[in-house]
Amino acid sequence: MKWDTLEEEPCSLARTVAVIGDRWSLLILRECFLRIRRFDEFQASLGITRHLLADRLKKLVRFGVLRRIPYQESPKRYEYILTQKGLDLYPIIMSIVHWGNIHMVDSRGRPMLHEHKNCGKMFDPVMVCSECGEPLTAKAVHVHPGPGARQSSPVQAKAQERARKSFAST
Amino acid sequence: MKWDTLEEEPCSLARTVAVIGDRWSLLILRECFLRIRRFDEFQASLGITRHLLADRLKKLVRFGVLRRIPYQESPKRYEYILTQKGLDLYPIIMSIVHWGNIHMVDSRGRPMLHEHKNCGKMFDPVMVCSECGEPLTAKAVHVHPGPGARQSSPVQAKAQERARKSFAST
DNA sequence: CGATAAAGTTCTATTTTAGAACTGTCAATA
DNA sequence: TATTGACAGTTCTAAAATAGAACTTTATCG
Repeated sequence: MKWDTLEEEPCSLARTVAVIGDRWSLLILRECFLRIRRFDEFQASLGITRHLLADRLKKLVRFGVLRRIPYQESPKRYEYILTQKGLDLYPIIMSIVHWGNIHMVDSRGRPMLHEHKNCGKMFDPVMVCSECGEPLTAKAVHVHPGPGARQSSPVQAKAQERARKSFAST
Repeated sequence: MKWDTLEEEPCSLARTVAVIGDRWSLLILRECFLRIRRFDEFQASLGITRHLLADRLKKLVRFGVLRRIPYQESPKRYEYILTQKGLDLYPIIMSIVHWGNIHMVDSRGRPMLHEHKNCGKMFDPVMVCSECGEPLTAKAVHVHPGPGARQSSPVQAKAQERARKSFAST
């Protein structure tokens, strides 16, 4: 695959993977949500090489997820702040953290707890349907091609056919 | 960083990134949720090299996200099915798709639409607080160290200090 | 003046990935 | 019987990405 054109794929997941789908970007964004903002802070707290950090920050700025803002003149220094587009990544981060909390914790328990300021309680994130408010599961969702779709590939059609015939299922 | 020990980091996000944080794994999982199950189907629909596909499938099986199940004898052939642990990745996939729907669509519109079978309507996923049911935003959440935490790094303490003093904020 | 800080850039060695061909087993076809 | 094809990988080499460390630039501090 051509990673440089992934963002043009007719798939919202692939397009998002173009932005956050490498090993470092999500960790960088985690730091952003923990109020890390400066080059050397990212470098020290993540242990990423300076070369890659410079590269990934540039990419995130290019995609409009971070903004590079001067915080002092002479010498000019910059920090990296989440844009609204970046803040909107929060549900992705939270759902990833939540899956890790459920499936990847060791005997010591969760590394972090989250408090909801609105209600004052420790919480877990729950994904619900915007229309009826019920929690979402994979099996309760049916996928339709949208206006930006291309026709489904022969491979997927074949798999769908097999799935229709078979009673065995996940 | 040592990617082979990422799953031991005291951070649920890092541990999850160890499972799904490379360029291919999320795309492979997308196909799983679209009922793709067999080696050649993955290969044909993704254009991934066979070498990497074999490698990633092995990794996902090792982490318990997929199960490798024989679907015929002589010659023995296998297919890859999502486990419950894998099905639990659905909120991650959906939140990624949703972000792409909002921020990465072109003029043609969304490539896919999702129907909730329970209520019969096209929906968007919404992430809410498990305790009060209100939608979650980054600013309304406060983070606490949990039982599995290590003491916060000096870099993060410094950034938090700066954040406390500063009025400028995202 | 020398030391330190921030935000990168440059360099080489190592690792990962891409792209294509190859392997082994069996079933179906000519 | 010989041939073809499907499936699920493995092996190979060239190209690209990454790690780890040193270096650069501008400016302040003691």
